[in-house]
Amino acid sequence: MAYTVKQVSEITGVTKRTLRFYDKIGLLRPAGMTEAGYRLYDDNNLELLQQIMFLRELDFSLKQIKDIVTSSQYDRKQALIRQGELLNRKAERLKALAELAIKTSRSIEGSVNTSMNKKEMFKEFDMSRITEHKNKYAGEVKQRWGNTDAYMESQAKTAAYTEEDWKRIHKFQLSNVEQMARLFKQGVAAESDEVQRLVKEFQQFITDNFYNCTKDILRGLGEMYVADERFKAYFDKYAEGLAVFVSKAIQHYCK
Amino acid sequence: MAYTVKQVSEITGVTKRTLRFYDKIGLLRPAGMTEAGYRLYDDNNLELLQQIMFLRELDFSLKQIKDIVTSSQYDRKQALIRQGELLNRKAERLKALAELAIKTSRSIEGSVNTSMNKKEMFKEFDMSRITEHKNKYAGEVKQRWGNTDAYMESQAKTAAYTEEDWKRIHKFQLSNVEQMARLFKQGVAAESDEVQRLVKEFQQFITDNFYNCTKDILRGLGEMYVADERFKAYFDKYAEGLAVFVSKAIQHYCK
DNA sequence: ATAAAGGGTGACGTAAGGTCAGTGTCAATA
DNA sequence: TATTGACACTGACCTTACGTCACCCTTTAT
Repeated sequence: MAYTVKQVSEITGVTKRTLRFYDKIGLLRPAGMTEAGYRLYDDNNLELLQQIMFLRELDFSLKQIKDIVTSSQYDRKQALIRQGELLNRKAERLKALAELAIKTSRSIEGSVNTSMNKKEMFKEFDMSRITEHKNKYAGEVKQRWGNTDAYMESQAKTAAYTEEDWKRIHKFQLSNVEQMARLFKQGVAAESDEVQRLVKEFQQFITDNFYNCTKDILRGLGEMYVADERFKAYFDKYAEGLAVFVSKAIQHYCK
Repeated sequence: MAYTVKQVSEITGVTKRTLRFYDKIGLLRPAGMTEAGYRLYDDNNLELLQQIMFLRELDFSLKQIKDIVTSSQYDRKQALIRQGELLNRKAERLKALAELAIKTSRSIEGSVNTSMNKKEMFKEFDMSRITEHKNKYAGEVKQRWGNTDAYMESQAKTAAYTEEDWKRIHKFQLSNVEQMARLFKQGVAAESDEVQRLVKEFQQFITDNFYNCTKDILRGLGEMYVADERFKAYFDKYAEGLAVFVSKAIQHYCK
C-alpha cells in the first residue's frame, strides 16, 4: 500500500507542508520515491506518524521525538502504553484546570471581591509533575541506549570496516588528541571555544564511525578518561594532566 | 498589593521574560512603574494573567486572547465558566487519545500484524470539534461586539441624514433588489459573476451609508434573510424564492 | 491537446518566547 | 561608605514548527 502526500494528509490530518518538513528533518522519511521525485508513504510510515502525533500531543519537541523513535531500544507497543498513561495524566491536569476555572468563577460574587488566595489561583497550572514524568520517559529510552545498545550498534558497524576505514579513524583520533595536547600545553582553558570545538568534532566522529554519541554517552566517556587507568595513560602519554583536561572539557561541553 | 516581576513569576510560574513580552505586546500591562522603571503588578493584573493562562491552555493565540480580554463585552465570571467547559472538552479529547493509544497497543500482537484500519488510527486526532467550539467562543465576543458596535455606528451616521439622503438610499436599495430579482428569474446562478457583483455593491453600500460591513456581518445578514420572516417576505415579494437565492449568493461571496 | 489537480524546491514570514550582552538599582553587609 | 550580590531594564539575535508564496514540473481527465 503506497500513499501520496495528499492521501496521507487526508488520512491523518497532517498538512502536506508538515510531511515535507518531517522528511527534511529526517523524522519521517517516505518509504519510496517515484521517478519524478514524488513521495510515497507506506503503512510503516503511517504507524510512525501516529507515534509522532501522540508524542506531539504530549508536547515533546520534534528533536526529542526523533531521539525516541529512532532509538533501537524503541518498542512501539510499550511506547503506546506509556503514551496512554501520559495522555491520561495530561487529561487529568486539564480536568483540574477546568475545576479551577469553575471554582474561580464562583468566587466572584457579583462585584463583591471574595478574593481567592493568589497562589491557589495558579496552583493547577504547575506542570512540574507532568514534565518530570515526561523527562523520565524520554530518559528511559536514552538511558538503556547508553549501555547495551551503543555497544551493539558499534559492533555491527565496525564489523564491516575495511583497513582503509581503520586508517582513516586512527588518523582522525591522532589529530584530535594532538590538537588537544597542543592547546593544553599552550595553557588554553578547557572551556574555550577552540577546545570545545575539538570536543564537538570528537563527538561527531564517534557518531559517524561507531554509534550515536549522545551527550549522555559523551559524558560517560569523559568520566572514564580519568577513572580508567588505561585511558588516562593514553592521554597522559601526550602530556601530563591531559586526561583531566580533556575530561573537564567534555564535562563543560555536556552541560 | 504590588508585586515585582520576580514575585509574579514565582506565584504564577510564568517566566520574567514572558511577563516583559506580554507587557510589550500590550497584553498585560503592569499597573505601575517605579521611578527606576521597574514593573509593578497588582491583583487585577494577576486576575488577568490567570485569564490569559486559561486561554493559552486552550491554545488561543496571544492575539486572540488580547481581543477576547480587551473586548468591552468581556465578563470575567462568564468567561471562566466557558473556559471551564472548554477545558473539560479538551480533557475528554485527551482521554479519547489515551484510549486510542492503549487500543492501538493491544492491536499489536507480537510481530503478527492485526493491523487496525488506517483511518481509525488517526480518528481521535481530529481537532475540528474543539476548534469549532473555540471559534465559537472567540466569535461570541466579537459577534456581540460587531453587532452592538455596528448598530451604534449606524445610529450615529444616520442621525445626520437628510431626506435627500434617505431618498438616495431607498433608490439604491430598490435598484439592487430589482436587479437581483431579474437575474434570479433569468435563471442565472447565485455564484455567477453578475450576481456576486451585486452582492459586493450591496456590501459597499452598507459600509458607505451605515456601518463598516465586514464579511462576518454580511454573512449574518444573509442568514437573517432566510431566517427572519419579515425579510424573507420583503424579498419574496419580488420573486418567490428570492430570499433563499440572495442568501446563497451572500454565503458564496463570504467564503 | 490542454487544463486542472497535484507534486516539487527554495525563500521568506510568523508566533511565542529563550538566550545573551551590557547596564542600572537596591538592600545588606564589611 | 563602599562594595557586593540579587534583581531589574533594554535590545539584539536565536529557535521551533510550521505557513505562505512564487515558480516550475507531472499526472490525470476530458
